[in-house]
Amino acid sequence: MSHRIHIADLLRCPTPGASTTVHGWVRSVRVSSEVAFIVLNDGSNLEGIQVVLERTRLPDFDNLCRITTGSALRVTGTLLPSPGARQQYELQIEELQVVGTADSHYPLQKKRHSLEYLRSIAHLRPRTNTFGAVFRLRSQLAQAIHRFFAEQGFLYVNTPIITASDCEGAGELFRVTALPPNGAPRNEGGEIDFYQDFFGRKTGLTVSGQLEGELFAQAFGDIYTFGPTFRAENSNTPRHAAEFWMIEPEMAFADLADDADLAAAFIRYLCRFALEQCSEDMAFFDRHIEQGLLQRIRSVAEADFARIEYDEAIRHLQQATVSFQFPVQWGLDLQTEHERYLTETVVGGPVFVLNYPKEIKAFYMRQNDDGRTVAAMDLLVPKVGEIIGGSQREERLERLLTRMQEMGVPREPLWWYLDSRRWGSTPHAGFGLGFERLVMYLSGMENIRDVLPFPRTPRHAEF
RNA sequence: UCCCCAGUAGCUCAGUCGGUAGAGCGGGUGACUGUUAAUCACCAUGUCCGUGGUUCGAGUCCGCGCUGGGGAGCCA
Repeated sequence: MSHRIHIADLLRCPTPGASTTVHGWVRSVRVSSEVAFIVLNDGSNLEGIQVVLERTRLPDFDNLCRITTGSALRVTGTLLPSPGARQQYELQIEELQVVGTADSHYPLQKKRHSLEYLRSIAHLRPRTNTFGAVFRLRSQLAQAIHRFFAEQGFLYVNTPIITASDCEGAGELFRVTALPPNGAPRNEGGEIDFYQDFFGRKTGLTVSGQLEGELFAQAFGDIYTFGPTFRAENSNTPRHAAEFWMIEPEMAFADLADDADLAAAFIRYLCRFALEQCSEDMAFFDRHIEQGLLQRIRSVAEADFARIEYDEAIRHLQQATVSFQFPVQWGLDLQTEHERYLTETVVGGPVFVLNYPKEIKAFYMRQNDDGRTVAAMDLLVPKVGEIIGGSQREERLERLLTRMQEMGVPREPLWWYLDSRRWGSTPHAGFGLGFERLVMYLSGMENIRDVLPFPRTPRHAEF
């Protein structure tokens, strides 16, 4: 297999006059009597490369001009400065081979399609400008996330995808079973007997890697997970999917302030990374997906991240001159409209809201001395509201047990989690970030189904 | 799961008061000496989502269903 040159690399380090071979798919064909232009794209960049066919150089010119949108080509030619205005270089063709043809039924036309239509042809949409940009950004961001944590000395841990703990309260589990759908063995009470199932117990797909992540933090100090996560909720919104990817760092010997420091550094790093390393695609998003995107991301990359207490946030909202659809009252959770008001109007930039009422937060969050709040934090950013949610964890065994009892969380299935508080427990903290929501935030795409390669949502698992 | 909106050509959509459907793009054919979603001319587009009903007559009105979108809840 010969080494294939990516078009992006070719254009990044051009050698004018050199003979070059590239491979890719036809985006556009423009034919005149003496010259024809084919825009070839191999996914490595947005623009692709313009290849030029001249009648005088190609005996087969008329036949080659019949090449259609969508065909796969292998072309050899000379890289030359382009006389055209829209590209610096172009490829003057000497040899052209059609690797795979595409007939006129090829669903992607040389025109703008709706995102809804492209969703129905998810197997072909990566060949469009928009989805090319989305999935290049997604790939680059995934690698940047690993680089960020690697630079900070974090250990990457793969927490289990199949789990037996369904008591995390984070949503409905998908069941994992090897029992036959009909005629599953029953126990004396008539219920399905999971003791006879593959794992000898009731299992499901993970809804969060946090609890296991905490265990690794108690051995390696700083860790993160980055993996698939599943929720069987019947949510039909632009922000929910049944299968998504989540990033969950966890730090031992750390408190809520350390947690916020990490989250701020993380978001700033990723904003800067996208602007600097994905500039062509980001400029495309700014032009075609969300006008003002670059300015929005730049301002976050350069911002000081403000910190306010939940109490303070409630007071701001109660004094607001605008009217909200949902009530504002101490003890109630913040709705998206409240979050956006805080970050967009009150602060005018990213803001952490700290220390929420314990009643609206999870059992594992550290109880504050005031007896009514826990050390939780949400990072709010303009346009979307909450983008990161985290907390300092309750490291004191007795306090944790009391809270679990109050909230009706059974302790027996979590014996291993509780053990981490029994021996060498440390103050520790972490947060969770939905990867797709990050990609949406940085690209301006407004539907989670358009930043997942093959989205899984209620009634949709076709591709 | 609840509320709202939509479904007409390959795609995006128009279709008036109920009288058997139209545009742009795309496709085909031809023209054009360098195009940039090329341009110009000509040609062909159809289970009007499905189903039941009202009516002399339904793309149009009504019921049910399916699909898509938006909002809510849940959350990442």
